[in-house]
Amino acid sequence: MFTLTQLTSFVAVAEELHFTRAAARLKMTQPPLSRQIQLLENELRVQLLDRTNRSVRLTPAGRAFLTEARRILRQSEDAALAVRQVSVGEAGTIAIGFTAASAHSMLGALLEATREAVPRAEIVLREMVTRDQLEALTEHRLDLGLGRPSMTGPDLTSRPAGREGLLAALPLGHALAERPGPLSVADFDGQQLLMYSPTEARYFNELLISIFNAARVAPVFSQYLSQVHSILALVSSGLGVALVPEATARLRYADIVFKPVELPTPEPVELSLVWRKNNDNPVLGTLLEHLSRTRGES
Amino acid sequence: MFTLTQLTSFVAVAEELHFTRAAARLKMTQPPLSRQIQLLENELRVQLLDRTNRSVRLTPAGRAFLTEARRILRQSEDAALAVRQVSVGEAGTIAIGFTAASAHSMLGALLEATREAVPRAEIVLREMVTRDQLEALTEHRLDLGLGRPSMTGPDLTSRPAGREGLLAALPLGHALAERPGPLSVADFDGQQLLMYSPTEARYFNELLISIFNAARVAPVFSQYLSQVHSILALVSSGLGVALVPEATARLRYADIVFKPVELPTPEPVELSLVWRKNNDNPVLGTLLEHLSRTRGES
DNA sequence: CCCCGTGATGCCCTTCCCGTATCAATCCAT
DNA sequence: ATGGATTGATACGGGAAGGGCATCACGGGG
Repeated sequence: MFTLTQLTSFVAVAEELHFTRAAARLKMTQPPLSRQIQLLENELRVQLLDRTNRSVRLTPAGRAFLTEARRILRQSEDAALAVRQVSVGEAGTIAIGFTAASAHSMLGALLEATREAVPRAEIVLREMVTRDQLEALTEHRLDLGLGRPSMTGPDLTSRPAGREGLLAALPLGHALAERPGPLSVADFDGQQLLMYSPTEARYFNELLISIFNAARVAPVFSQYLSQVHSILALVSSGLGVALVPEATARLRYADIVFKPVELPTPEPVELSLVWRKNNDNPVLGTLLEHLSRTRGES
Repeated sequence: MFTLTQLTSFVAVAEELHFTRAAARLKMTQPPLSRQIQLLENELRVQLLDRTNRSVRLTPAGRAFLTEARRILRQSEDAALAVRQVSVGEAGTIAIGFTAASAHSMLGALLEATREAVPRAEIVLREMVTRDQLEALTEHRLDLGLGRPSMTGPDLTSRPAGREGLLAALPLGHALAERPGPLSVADFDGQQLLMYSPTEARYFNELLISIFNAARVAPVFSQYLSQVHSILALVSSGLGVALVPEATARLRYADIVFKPVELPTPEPVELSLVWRKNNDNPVLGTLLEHLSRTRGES
């Protein structure tokens, strides 16, 4: 295979049509330049230049190869520049995981921030529950996770990404739905409550349990579910009441009434960003820096 | 700038994710391969591979660069193949000059033959009078000319490309136009004849003069013109009669009647192909070979 | 705890490549 | 016509680059 040096040599000679001048342009002397061209021609087994002692002219093959040579050289330079951009986080790819619930609250803002911080980055989104996000993070399949706070492994770092409130989701016609004014935790005593799975949706499970324990209130946990969607579907069918993150109320389910609930903590649901301590994706670095900067301002 | 060797080294390592195996694939030992990667990384000032003693992994920058590296290598191979095709005349560009008149007779067949002989060649067509074609040929601006036979310089070769007849072009209502049957050369005696320029259209000028001299006939040369188009335009305006190549009769001018003329030589108008003896365009070589082969068959 | 696997490093030698000097061919001018 | 100038090719010497061998450093597994 020919070398890039041979290509630059050839392009210089083809443009100058003069070995000595081309050599000067390449900051070398004429003899090695002649040899570079010879090597290239031998390598290709094609004569690229017709040269006599008085004139240098491109052959048709040389003319064709000149175009190719220029393209290869340009692409090489572009590749060098592009890879440097990627390495400093000005371009590249970032894989972001998110939970279904977070999609309704924080994800939009996060994507906007990403596009602001790294306009030329390609964003790959993957929906997965928080637990899977952590696994994907350690296995380098994800650069950033947006999910519920949880045990972060030793290699992972996290930071809060925002909080939101809980709303009661009540079937149309339910006694609590008819009553005016906000609900209290005590109102859930004895109610059929659609509960989050202690494994798949551990964060919400523990959150609700702690709320009810603190208020010494005991709903009936009729079903354990992992997805907010499923819970709302059952509420809509009248199978019970539920507590869901505020943002999901935007979903406008049929036959569901959302009502505020008075809680000891007004916005008890947390979202957090998780990433590897040992971050090897510069795009992530740029994004995190941007986030802390803009957060600092507001 | 990095070298192509470094790119192939990097691609091999990136695909194997294992230096020793990659080295084996490249038919070299592991140490120099390690150094090639180091050189590439230093050159780019970017870390492409995360390597510990137990694992090799691409960094995001490395992933981005892998794509670029593969493309550059593929293009280099393609360029080598393409230039070889051009050099043996299987592809490339051929510049063909033609006279306006020849466009109506032989040019179509010539183009068809070119496409048959070298399907992948790009054909550049330039209309110019024969004299300009010869100049363009010696200056390498043209590979092949299709025009009237003429003095070919010492560097040029030519061969006949076909012959055709002459037709009388007569204004509608002209005495000769009304008369039934073919004309004879003698009929032109004393006629206002639109004549070809002795410089710009020397071939036709000399052809007609020799025909009239041989028949001892003397028309009146009212105008000297270089283009058949111009002559026909004047005939159409009733300014005289003319003798034009058969093929141009296809042009269907308004108010012109074409009639055959009895000549000593039935098809006195010759066309010829001209090219440089010292032909440096392989496409032309392939085309000429194809022409003599098919001509040989027919 | 030792051994195996793997990438990095040190060292040597070959090869490649540049620069200087020179040659060969051609054009131009006297 | 002949000599000088121009220009690409060639010869040769020295230094740098690059590959192979031996070895080191480090981490994982039996």
